[in-house]
Amino acid sequence: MIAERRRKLDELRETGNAYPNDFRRNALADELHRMYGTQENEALEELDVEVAVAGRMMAKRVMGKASFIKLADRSGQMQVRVERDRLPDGVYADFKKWDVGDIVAARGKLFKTNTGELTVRCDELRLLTKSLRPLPEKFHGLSDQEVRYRQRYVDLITNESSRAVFRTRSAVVQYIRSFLDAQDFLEVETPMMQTTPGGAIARPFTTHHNALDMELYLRIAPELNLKRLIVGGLERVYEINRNFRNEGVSTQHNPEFTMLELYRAYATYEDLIDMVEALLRGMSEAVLGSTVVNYQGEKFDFGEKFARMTVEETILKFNLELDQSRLRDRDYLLEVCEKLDIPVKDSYGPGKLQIEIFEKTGEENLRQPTFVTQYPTEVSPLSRKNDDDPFLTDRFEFFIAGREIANGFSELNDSEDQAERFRAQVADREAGDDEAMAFDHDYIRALEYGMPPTAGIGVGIDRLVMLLTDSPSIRDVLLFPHMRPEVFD
RNA sequence: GGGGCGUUAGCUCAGAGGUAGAGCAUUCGGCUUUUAACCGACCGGUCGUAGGUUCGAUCCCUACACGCCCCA
Repeated sequence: MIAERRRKLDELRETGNAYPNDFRRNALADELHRMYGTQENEALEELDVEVAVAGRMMAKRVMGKASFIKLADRSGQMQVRVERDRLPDGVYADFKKWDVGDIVAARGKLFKTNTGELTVRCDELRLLTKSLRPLPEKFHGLSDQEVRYRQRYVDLITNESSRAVFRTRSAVVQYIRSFLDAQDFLEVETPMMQTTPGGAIARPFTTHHNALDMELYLRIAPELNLKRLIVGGLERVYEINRNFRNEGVSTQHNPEFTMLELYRAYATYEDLIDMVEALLRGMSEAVLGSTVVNYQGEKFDFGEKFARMTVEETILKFNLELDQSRLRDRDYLLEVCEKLDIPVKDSYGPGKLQIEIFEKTGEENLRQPTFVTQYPTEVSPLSRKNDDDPFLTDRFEFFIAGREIANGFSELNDSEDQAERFRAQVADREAGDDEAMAFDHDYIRALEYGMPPTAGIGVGIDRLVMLLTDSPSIRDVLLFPHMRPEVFD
């Protein structure tokens, strides 16, 4: 079939420029439907509107000496009526050889068909680009997941729902920018390649700089750099960009993913909880036109106040038999982990054990929007300790549909405490935990200049977009999700 | 890493231990208001790959590859 179309392309090459680029479009389908869609045919003929449209030919219905075709542009589709006797000699005969999938341009007057569809009756018809490969079947479209991900261009040609997902994604990011810009935040870009990966607990990707002959890491988070900017006095900064984590691939995880990280001086984690709530409420209204989000059969109302509970409250809620008074007792927690079939390491203290229990029994049950607060210091090496209870930090994570969407805290700005936390991380690393953080000397030096009291947060953009587009897999919201390399033979 | 499901024409999918099927698309013919246009004819395949069982395997078995889902 491709050979057949190559033959047609060869004919085009022989008769002139097979890839012309001198046609000027002056209208999009959607704007024509909006402006003229409600007019009666008689009024339209009276108005005598000539338009030049172009796009991919998605349907071709030939009826002898006249045809209807559908042209798809970025806004939508426009029907064109092609009549042999309105076109110069030979054009209609050529047109009959064109294929669905070709890029076609038409110029003519608007009218309405008997069934009331706005249509261009064309006086000029041109083939702008020959398509050599056939499109998927017109009714079912492209449904093979693998091809949808690997050949996203075909998916986008065929599936309006896929195009809609990426328009929504763009709207989400745009909304975040306008929301933060309105609050005088500065958008910044910090390095993707770092000599010391930090700011999160994860395995990094390694790369090599030839000229300097040194190892570099793709960042796992921008956190430490952004807080350096707070030290520098920028006070309100954010970055929307990629992080890279060398971990498994799943419906929730892609090796590179997009995070919003923001830092706000003179704020606490509670201020950011309020901010996240306002951000999500405004976002769903702006993007979906409603505060109600339907996700995979569940309903979430962003118009209602989100629930708040502490880590320990969450553990107790989903493990009713546990002894409230022994939740920080390491031996007791070890017993509980054993019962729950949670693998543990000798290095785990009560804080880490709590989090293991929380993740095993609590996380997936957090369906409705919930802020979980008061994370153990042991698992929060960059968070400020709670003033009254040093076992805990002033930290929260935001959950919805059983998934973590955001993680924020009042920042640790005591350089000596931070140095101590780094040392604990280094000890973990030496004990074999290759996700533990390295000691970042420059970051300590920055804190020694004085970082104002600050709160910061990271929001997973991909998961947010999944939620707002009702997508079951992170791959549905990434234009080019990570795949094993394809074998061409 | 473990488990389940899948891989058949360009696309969407049937199918059975004995010559490989449909619709759409392609090709040819017809048709000047179609809407998954319609009518007629033709064309289209290493049944994911490699082994094994069998007189015979695309079908049964094993391994592998790739994908999707679930679990860790």
